[in-house]
Order: sequence, then C-alpha cells, then structure tokens
Amino acid sequence: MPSSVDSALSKGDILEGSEEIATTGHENSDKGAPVDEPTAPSVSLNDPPRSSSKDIVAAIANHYASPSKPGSTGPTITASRPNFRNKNSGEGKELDAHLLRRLAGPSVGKAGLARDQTEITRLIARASEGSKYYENEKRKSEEVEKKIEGLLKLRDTQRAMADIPRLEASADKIIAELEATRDLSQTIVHVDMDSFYASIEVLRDPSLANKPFGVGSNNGVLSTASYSARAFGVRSGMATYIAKALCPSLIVVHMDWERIGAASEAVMDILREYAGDPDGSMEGTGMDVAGVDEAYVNITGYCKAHEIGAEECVERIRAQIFEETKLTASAGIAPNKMLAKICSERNKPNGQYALSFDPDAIKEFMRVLPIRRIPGIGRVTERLLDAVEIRTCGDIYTHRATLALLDKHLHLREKLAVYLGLGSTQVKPWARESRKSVGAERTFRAIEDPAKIQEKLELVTRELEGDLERLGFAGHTVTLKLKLDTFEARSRAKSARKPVRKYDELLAIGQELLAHELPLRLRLLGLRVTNLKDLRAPETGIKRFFGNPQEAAIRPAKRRKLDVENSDGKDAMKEEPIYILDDESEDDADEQPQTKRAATATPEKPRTQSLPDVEAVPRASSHEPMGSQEFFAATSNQPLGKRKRQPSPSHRDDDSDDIEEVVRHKSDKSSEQHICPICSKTLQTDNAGLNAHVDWCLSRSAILEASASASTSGPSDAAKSLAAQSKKATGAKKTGPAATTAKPGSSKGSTKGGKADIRLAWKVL
DNA sequence: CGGATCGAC
DNA sequence: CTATGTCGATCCG
Repeated sequence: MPSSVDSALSKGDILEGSEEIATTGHENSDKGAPVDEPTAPSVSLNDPPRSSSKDIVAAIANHYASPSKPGSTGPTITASRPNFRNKNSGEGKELDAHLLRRLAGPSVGKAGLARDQTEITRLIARASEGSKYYENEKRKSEEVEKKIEGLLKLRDTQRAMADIPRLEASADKIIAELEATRDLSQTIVHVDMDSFYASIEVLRDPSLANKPFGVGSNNGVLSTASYSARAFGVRSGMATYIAKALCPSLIVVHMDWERIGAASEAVMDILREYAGDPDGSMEGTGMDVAGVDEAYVNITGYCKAHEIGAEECVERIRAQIFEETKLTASAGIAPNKMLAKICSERNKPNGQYALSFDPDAIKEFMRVLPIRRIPGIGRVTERLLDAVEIRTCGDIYTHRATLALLDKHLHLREKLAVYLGLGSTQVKPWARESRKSVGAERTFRAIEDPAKIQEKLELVTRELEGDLERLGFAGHTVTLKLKLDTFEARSRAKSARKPVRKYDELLAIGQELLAHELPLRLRLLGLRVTNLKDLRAPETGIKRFFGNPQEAAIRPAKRRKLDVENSDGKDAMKEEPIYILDDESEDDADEQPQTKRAATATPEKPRTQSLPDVEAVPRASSHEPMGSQEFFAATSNQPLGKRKRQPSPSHRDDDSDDIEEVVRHKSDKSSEQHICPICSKTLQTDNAGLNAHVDWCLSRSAILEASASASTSGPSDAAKSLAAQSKKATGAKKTGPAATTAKPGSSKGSTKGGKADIRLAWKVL
C-alpha cells in the first residue's frame, strides 16, 4: 500500500457525518414482512471476501485482518484539517484526494471510525475503480476541480484591483448587523439517537451487543454500523461487500421498519412532553422532528415551568428515553438549532453537551470548528472553501475579504453568520403548507427495453398518484427524472394548466417527457410534481375561522426576531398589516407567480448585489398567507411529511425570510366549534384539540391508504407502504396497535391515552 | 420555467 | 463486483 500519500492525507479529520444513512425500505420489504422471525435476525455471514479478479478486497482484508482491537480503543482522533491538495505528485497514478473522499461515502467524518481512515479510503477507491459508479464520481470530482480553478482565477483577478481593507470593513459591518440579531433567549436541544438502527437490533437480539455488525436493507449498502464495527472502518453508506472485507466477521442484519417506526414514535412522544409553553398548554408545539432518530426541542418553557436548568432537563429527557425504550440518545444544548445539532455530536454515544450562551464563548467554539461540521456544508462546499484556505469557521473571518470577492459563489453573509454561531431559533412542527413537491422514484438494474421502461414509469406513476391522494396535493408541474446506467442524471419537466394528480394525467405527461428521451439505458426513473396545490387548503368554512379578527390580531404582534439574515430588521416590522385571512387558495390563485412560491427564490431586487457595500435594501416583505399556515403549524406533526429544511441560517439578502411566525401563544379558548378539514366533521374543542384531531385524521387516512394499497396492489406494496410510513411519518401514528388505539375525539388524542399505547406497542415488539 | 447540483436523513 | 429515496434550496439561463 502506498505510503507517501498518507502523510498528505492521513489525518483525515474523521469525526462526524450522519449516523444513519437514509434508506427506504422499498427493497427490503419486497419480500413480504420485515424479517422478524422467532429465530435470529437474518444474518448473512457471508462467504469470505470473494477474491475477485481484483484482489483488492483481499488486500483490504489483509490490511485489517487484525485491526487495533476493535473494542479496545476509541478511534484515534487526530485533529487535523482536511487537506485536499494532492501533494503526492511523486507517485504514478495518484488518486485525487477529493475523489477519494467522495468514494469514501457521504458519512466519512463520523465518530467512531478506525484509525487510518486514509488507508481504508484509498483501498475502497481501488476496489471501486473501473465501476460505472466510480467513473461517475470521478467525473463529478473533476467538475468540482474545474469550478475551483475558475474560482481561484476569479479571486486573483478580483483581488488585483480590490481594496482589501475596504472589503474587510464591509464584512465587519455585516458582522455587526448580524451580531445585533443574536437571540440567546431560547434554549434549544437537539436530541439524536445513538446508532439508532443498530441499537434497536441489539435490543431484539442482545447477543449482538459488542459484536461488529451492520444494518442494511439488502445486499447493497449498510445503513448503519455498530460501534465495534466502526472500529474496523465499517461505516454507514458503505457497500456491504467492502464492509465485509474490512471486517470479515461482520454480521449483517436487515432493517426492521416496524420496530424502527415504533421506537421513533415512542421517543418523539417523550420529547413532545418537553416541548411546549411554560404552562404546558401547547405540548409539542416547540418541537421539530428532523428524521426518524432526531429532533429539536425548545425546552425554554419547560425549564421555566419546572424550575430546572437545561442540562438537568436534558438529563431527564435522556433518562426517560432510556427508561422507556432502552435506547440511548445524545443531545446538544444551545441557543439555536445549528449549534444544538453540532453539540449533540460532541459527546456522542450516550452523552450530552451544553454550549455556553455567552457570545464570546460561542465564537470561540466556532473558531476551531471544522467547517464541515456545519449543517448544510457538504463535501463539495467543503472542498470549495478549502480551496480558499477556509477549513474552520474561524477561517471564515480571516478570509472574509476573499469571501466578499467571491460572494456570488461562497456567500459571505451566510458564512459570517456561521462564523458567529448564529442560527435559527424557530422550533416548531413541520407545516404541510411548506411542502414544495411530492415525488416517487425507483432504482433498478439498468434496462433499455422501452416496454420495460414504460413499466417502470407506470409503477412510479401509480406510486405518485397514491402519495398525492394520501397527502392531498396536486401539482402544476410534472418532472421526469432519469438516471442513466452511467449514473448521469437528467430531468425533464412540463407544466400543465391545471394541477394534476390522477394516474392518467401523470402518466400521460410522463410518457410525453420520456418519449423525447428514448432510447435510453436507465437505472432509475422518477416522477415528481411541484407547484403544488393543497387540496386540503382551508375551504370557505375554515377560512371563516381564520378570518376571525382575534386570530388575525395575533399576526403582527408576534413577529419574532427573524433568524439571522435580514439586513434591516427595523422596517421588517412595519408594513406588517397584511393579514391574509382568507384564502390560501389565492396561493395558487396564481396571481403574482412571484410573490409566493418564488418568494424565496426570486427576490425583488437583484440578488447579485450582495457584495461589499450591501446596503440594506428594504424590500417589500413577502408575506405568506397565514390562514391555514397557523392552523397547521400548530398541529403537532405531519403524517408522511418529509423533513429537512433550510439548513443554513441565512438566505440571500432578501428578506423573504421565513416569515416564521411564532404560532404558539394562542387563544386557548376552550370551547369552540371547528370543522375538520379532513373528515369535515364538526368538533367542539379548542385549537389544540382541533389540531390533535386533524393530526389523527391525517394519519388515519394514511393508514387507510396503506391498507387500501395492500388489498389492491398486493402484499409487497403494502409492506412497502408501511415501510415508507415508518420512515417518513416521523410524527405520524404508526399502524398497528398504536394507530388503532389513538382516539380521534379526545382533544388530547396524541398525548395521554394514545401515547401510553404507543409505548406499550414499542415494548411489546 | 426548466434543469442541474448540493445537502440532509 | 455497491451506492436508495425523497425533498428543499439555490443557481443559471
């Protein structure tokens, strides 16, 4: 194995990444129910590393035949910055450092990795060599290199005639502005389950404890690896056969979506208890489920109400999680989501970390933080920043002039906010109105027979129709997504005059788009609908409800410190008087295509003028209709809603800012009459009650949908459907006991009664 | 608006 | 001889 190279790369700041790799469960549920036999989990102690023509695998196996006792030691964390430059020019065909990292997978940087990450990485690269996947990665890598080249050139020419001190001064001005927006009033915790899938497996089969094993859907890749497996270099996202090469004794278990979903539910329910106003009246409103195994919780109110400190509160949360699920969680406590997330990894396995709320301490914390730790900064961005010598957040300040010069590409303002440790303090449930698209896609063995491709299109279309139906959306634009067998991706879209959602309409458009592309050799085909129309948007009945002057009055008052970003916080408050009481439909009423949907993307002013002298330009604020927004925002969760949203705190300089209103403080009018937008029933309850009901109602329809597809499409589809739910419906009631016991009428359906049942379900599993 | 890319889980 | 699916954001033309 090469060595000279090592010096250049060896200390890969391996720390971080995502614990779990997202997987779908589509494949694993193919064969009926998830593995859950009385017997041992479906382990596949496969054949020893098949010595392929490439004895690379064998080489890897050799290299790691005797890893530094897996359990014995935590990974040696050699803190050092990534170094992408290829200093190993001495060797014949050296693989590009960036490419190596790409091949290493998305989660390189995770905690608990083996020591010499570099060796593993390059061996993996060798093993991958020649595959289409490899070639594609190489191509992409080269594109990035090219972009960097251009960037550096631009920087140099610009710098030649730039007034550096002035650029720095303007950056400092922005810093001052941003600093003024700092909000330390909220205590936010990010709770992250420890190797979730793996831990769940250990619970089912205790004999797995301390053994190196991985959890994967099928033959492909591992979604997660146990800590002892990580000591061998195995990590999430890694191809199973490579993992086996690294760790011959690796055990591979399949995902058990039922359990994962139940466990997730149990955990989220616990968290919801801590996420509410001080009086506890709005339990769950201060929570943001960010995936099956993680969530943000605003514990400000809870701590105040119970007169306890944040750390104690979080200890309590974690203890409760463990007590009720026997699963451990890690957590980060900080004044905003970004920081909380970063902190939750700090003491990863079963630990917590509380960041100081002192601005200077926060800045010091950021100063040494590798840029890659920032949510939103991935492989490519890390590479770009590295090119301009920015590796830690502290480097952002040092090179602020460069960022100013390359603002168009590197976003100075956004980076400065990161440098300051600013982030969103908005913690609330995902609102269905913020959904932008609904889609379905499928990967398969490359095919080129038009008839076969057509079949795939039909399959995907059927799936999409089902999702649209279940979710209650239709869309104006249909996009066909293709991935060639070379991994090259492509997409084609077409907008219809009317929002579409039916199978026939979708298929027709899909076929049209597809026809134009054939012939093809495909490995993936997907269909997606955007420019959504919410079919469950408030109808006249509901509209009246929200038109209620009292509700409207809340609007302007409750404008909270918008997150970072907002060049001019001052007048942001004026021109508030627009309470879109009625009609959310004007939403797609299509008028100003600009105003709404495009609000974020199309600022009223040229987005390019954000460079140096960015003068705060008061823009006409873009208002989101609030009607149903508040309604749903207060809802505790979203069935089948997906996660992830603006990772980075800032947006352009346009203030389209997330009109994130604080929806809480509500009129807790106890008895009011509302009409459920889903089932149309009239309810006698307060807002919370209504929301709870809608919640239940939505999840119920999701379940019905699942059963329906079960009877119409056969068992495999049903299983898939359920799997999809477990994964997507982070907040939705799961099927099974939990779901069937949830009480619709109860104004607290999601809290008391139902919860106990759900937990019971988890324990029973 | 359509297309491509990045990032996240 | 591996590498999903689903979604949001952003940038470009």
